Amino acid sequence: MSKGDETRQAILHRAVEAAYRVGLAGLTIGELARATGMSKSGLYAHFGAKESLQLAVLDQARAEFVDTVVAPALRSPRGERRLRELFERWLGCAVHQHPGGCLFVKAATELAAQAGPVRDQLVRDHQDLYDTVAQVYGTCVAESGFRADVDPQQFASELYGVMLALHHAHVFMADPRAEERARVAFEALLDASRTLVPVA
Amino acid sequence: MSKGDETRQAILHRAVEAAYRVGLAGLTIGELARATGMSKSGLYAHFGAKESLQLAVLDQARAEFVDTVVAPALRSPRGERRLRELFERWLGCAVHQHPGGCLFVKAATELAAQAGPVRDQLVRDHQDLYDTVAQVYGTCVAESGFRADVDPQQFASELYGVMLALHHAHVFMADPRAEERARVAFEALLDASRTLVPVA
DNA sequence: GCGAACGTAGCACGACCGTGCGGAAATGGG
DNA sequence: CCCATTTCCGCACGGTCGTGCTACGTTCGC
Repeated sequence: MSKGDETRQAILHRAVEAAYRVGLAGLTIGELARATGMSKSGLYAHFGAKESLQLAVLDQARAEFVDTVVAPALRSPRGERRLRELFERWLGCAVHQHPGGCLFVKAATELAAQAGPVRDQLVRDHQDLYDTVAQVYGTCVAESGFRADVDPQQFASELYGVMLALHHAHVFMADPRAEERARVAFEALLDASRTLVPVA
Repeated sequence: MSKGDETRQAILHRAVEAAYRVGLAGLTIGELARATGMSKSGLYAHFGAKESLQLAVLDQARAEFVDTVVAPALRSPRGERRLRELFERWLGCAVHQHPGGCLFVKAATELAAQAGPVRDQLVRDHQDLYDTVAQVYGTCVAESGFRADVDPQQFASELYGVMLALHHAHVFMADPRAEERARVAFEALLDASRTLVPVA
C-alpha cells in the first residue's frame, strides 16, 4: 500500500468516526482536516469532491457493519439462533459500539429530501439489510417452526421499527430502559411469528 | 392583532412549511426571507436569534399536530375506538398531510447530538406524546379488555417504532406498501395486547 | 396634526463552506 | 544517487451563513 492509500485510509477512518457523530451531510472538509492534522486542500486532493468522500465513507461504514453484525450472524446456525444472533449484534452495535447514534439512520433522514447518488446508494444498502433480515426469517420458517403465512418483508419492516424506536429512545431521549424495551419488543415479535390462537 | 404580529404569523406559517421539508436545523434566515418576500434583517427583527425562531416553529408545529391528531382522538369514545382514531389520524398526518416527512422525526435526529433549549423542548414534546399514547392504552385496558400486565409505556414505544418504520419506508425508501405495512403492524400490536394463549 | 413607537430595508461584519491552482516537498524505482 | 511521480500545503475565490447597526417609512395615541 503506497503512502497515498495509507493516508486515504487514515482519513476515511476519522471520517467514519466523525460521520457517526454529525451525520453524512454534517461532515465538513475543514473539520476533517483539523482532525487529521492535514490541510484542507491536501485532504481534498484525495477525494476531489465532497460527494466522493461521502460515498467512500458510506462504503467503509457498510463494510464495518457487515463485518461486525451481518457476517457473524450468518455464520450462526440457521433458524432462530441465527435471528437472535443478528438481533443481539445489531443491538450491541447501536447501543454500545456507537452510543452517539447510527450513521445510517442519520444519513437516511438527512438525505430523504434530496436526491442524488449518495441517497441512491444508501437506499440500496437499506434494501440489502431488509433482504437479509427477510432471508434469515425464512430459515426460521424452515428450521424453527415460524409462521409461513407472513410476508418476510413485513417481519423485516417490523424489526427495523423496533431498532428505530431503540435508536430514538436511546440516542435522543436518553432513556435508560431503551435497550430493555427493544428486547421485550423483539420477543413479542418472535412470539407473534409462532402460531398462536386467540382465547375466544 | 397589530401589523407586526400579523407578519410574524405569516413568517411562522412559511417557516413551519419549510421546516417540514428541510428540518429545524436546515431552516435558514435567507431562504425564509426569500420565501416571504422580506429582507433578511426585516425578518430577523421578529425573532432576534435563530434559536428563538426554531422554538417558535416548534411551538406552532406542535399546536397543529395536537389540533389535527391528538385532540380529535381524545374526543373519540374511550378504549379501542380512541386508540384506532389516534393511529389513523397520526398515520394520515405522516403519509398524506406531510408527504415530505415529519418535522419532529427530522428534528429529533438532527438535534440528538447537540444539547440546548430546542432539543430540551423537543424531548418534552416527545415525552408528552408517549404519555398520551400510554394513557389511551390505559383506557383500552379498562374498556376493551386489553392486557393489564403490560407496561403502557412499552406499548407506546412499540407503536412509535411502527410509526418510525412507516416514516422511513415511506419518505426515504419510497415504498408504496409502507402504509399497508404500518396497518398490519398496528393490528399485530393490538392482537398481542389482547390475551392470547400459545398453541402448545 | 404631531411625535413617539413600531416595522422594515440596506449594508456590512466575520466565520465557514466547497473548490481550485501552482508550487514545494516527500517518495520510490532505476 | 537522481529524477519522475506522487503527495501535500499555501493561498485565494465566490458563496452563504447568522448577526448586528443605522436609517427610513408607517402607524397610531394623544
